[in-house]
Amino acid sequence: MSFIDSRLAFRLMSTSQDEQIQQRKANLEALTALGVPAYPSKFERRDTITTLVDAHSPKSGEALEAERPETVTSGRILAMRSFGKANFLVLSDGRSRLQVYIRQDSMPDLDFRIFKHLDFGDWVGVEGRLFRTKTNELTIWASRLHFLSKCLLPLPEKWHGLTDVETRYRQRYLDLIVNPDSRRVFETRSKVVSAIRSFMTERGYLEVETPMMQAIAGGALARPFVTHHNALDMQLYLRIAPELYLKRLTVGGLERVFEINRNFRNEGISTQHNPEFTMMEFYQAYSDYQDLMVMTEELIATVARQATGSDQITFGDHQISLAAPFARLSLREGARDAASAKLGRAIDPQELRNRESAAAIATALGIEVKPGYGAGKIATEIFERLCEDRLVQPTFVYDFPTEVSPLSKQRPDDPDTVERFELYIGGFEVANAFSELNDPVEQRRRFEDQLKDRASGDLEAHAMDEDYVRALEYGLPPTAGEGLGIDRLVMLLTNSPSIRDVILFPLMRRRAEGD
RNA sequence: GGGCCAGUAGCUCAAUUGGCAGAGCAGCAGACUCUUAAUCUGCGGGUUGAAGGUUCGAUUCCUUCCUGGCUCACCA
Repeated sequence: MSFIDSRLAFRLMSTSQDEQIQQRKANLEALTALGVPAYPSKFERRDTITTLVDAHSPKSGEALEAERPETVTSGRILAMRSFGKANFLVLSDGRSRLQVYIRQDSMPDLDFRIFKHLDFGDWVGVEGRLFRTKTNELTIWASRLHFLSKCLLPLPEKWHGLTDVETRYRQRYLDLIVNPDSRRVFETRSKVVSAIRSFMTERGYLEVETPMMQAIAGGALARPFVTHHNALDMQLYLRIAPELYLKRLTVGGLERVFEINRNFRNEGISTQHNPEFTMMEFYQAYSDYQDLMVMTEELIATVARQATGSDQITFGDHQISLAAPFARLSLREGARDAASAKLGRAIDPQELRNRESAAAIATALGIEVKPGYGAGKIATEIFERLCEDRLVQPTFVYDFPTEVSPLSKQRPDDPDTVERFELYIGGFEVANAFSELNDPVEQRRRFEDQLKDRASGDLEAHAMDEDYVRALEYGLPPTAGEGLGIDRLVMLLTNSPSIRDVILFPLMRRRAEGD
């Protein structure tokens, strides 16, 4: 440790913590003095704690006495209780916990001396047989004890655990050690991803990976992160969406593709937004947005059942049914009904189609109308402001204004409206889908509209992507596509109020020193 | 970025109008042959987020800053 490091350590560490570290180091040195390797390279365990608990929990004490099952297992010490000659450890493999009974006359002298130098948090291996104590607790009667690794820092307390959210996010390993619920959230997240993956592959979708670093950040309306490639001396963006690449693949004849991966958007952070977040995006030829509504209902309900065992969930104060079918609500009708109720007068559908009257309604509702807003954008603003957080039960909001959907196909009977829906659950957006615009001439016109917004200062407006237009010129079959927010779906399925609770290492501000 | 709230021992939390900074768990020493938040006895542990200010005296009041939470704005 350098001079500067030790000064830093001195400043960051209180005496209490430093004392406990010194005591733990002393225990490690005592083990070394006994000839015990401080950090052995391997331990051959026969069973995990979880398999032991699962296999033997149903058995009575008598049954275990008859069977006398032997095991070799390992874990982290989460509790120690000593009674002179009778000692107990609680071992955890991260998922399950199992008690170990330690007594001097049941194991080699060296092993018992190892036990004397163990600390709360150490990793150990145990050999022994399973039995039940007088209080009927499934326990390993240890015949051997092996030291595996040291915990040098004091762990959070066993009863209250770790509740400080900042520490839970910054030092997720501590959260996982002491909060079993946190572990469960991430196990559910893993199940959600595998359930989605099998749902898609079973239906003939090909899983692909497209660039995370893109010269043009397209496929969504958002501000990107900027980076740089040295050898090519090239400015690159972290992708805000994989959309344009996935549709290029559909042009190339991959009729059903999906990708589960990260998107990066350089925007605000909130309980529903992390700068990097995970989306499943998929495209399927010969389909439209109506087909995707049906498929999405099935997907959500199936994934919920596979990941949580039920399609009925509790989210905050709400009971939500994820069973199909979901409600359907036209965006303009929703906006009109909500505005009518709020303003106390019946609004005619045409009023939201006309910029002047729509702007008047928005202003009456206290919603700001910026100069660039057309009637479609205004209607969308009204909807988001008045309706969005009321959509707790799954609801498909459909028929978006063309103005806010530069990549979606127009309805044949209504060029101001596109064939698009967003799925809302729990008051926030979970999915966004549309019939893909495949007319290259119209796509170029939409990009040019976006360029005008860009020129007038809209940093989120879409850039021109000549190669994407060229791909469309080769011909994209009728195709529908969708993006599904994995983090938000996991929030719903784990009853997590913040997106940070379902991301292992959410982005945090850098601390000045140390952690 | 705005508003509100919070930061005290390793962890979870107290501290009266501004008057000696405490408890439980964890740690250390000891007792104890089946406990499970074990119990009992004793002990150690603090730059009260940081810097300044007011005051005889600041965890407490004021200012600025740091970090986090909620919320609004933006967004998915």
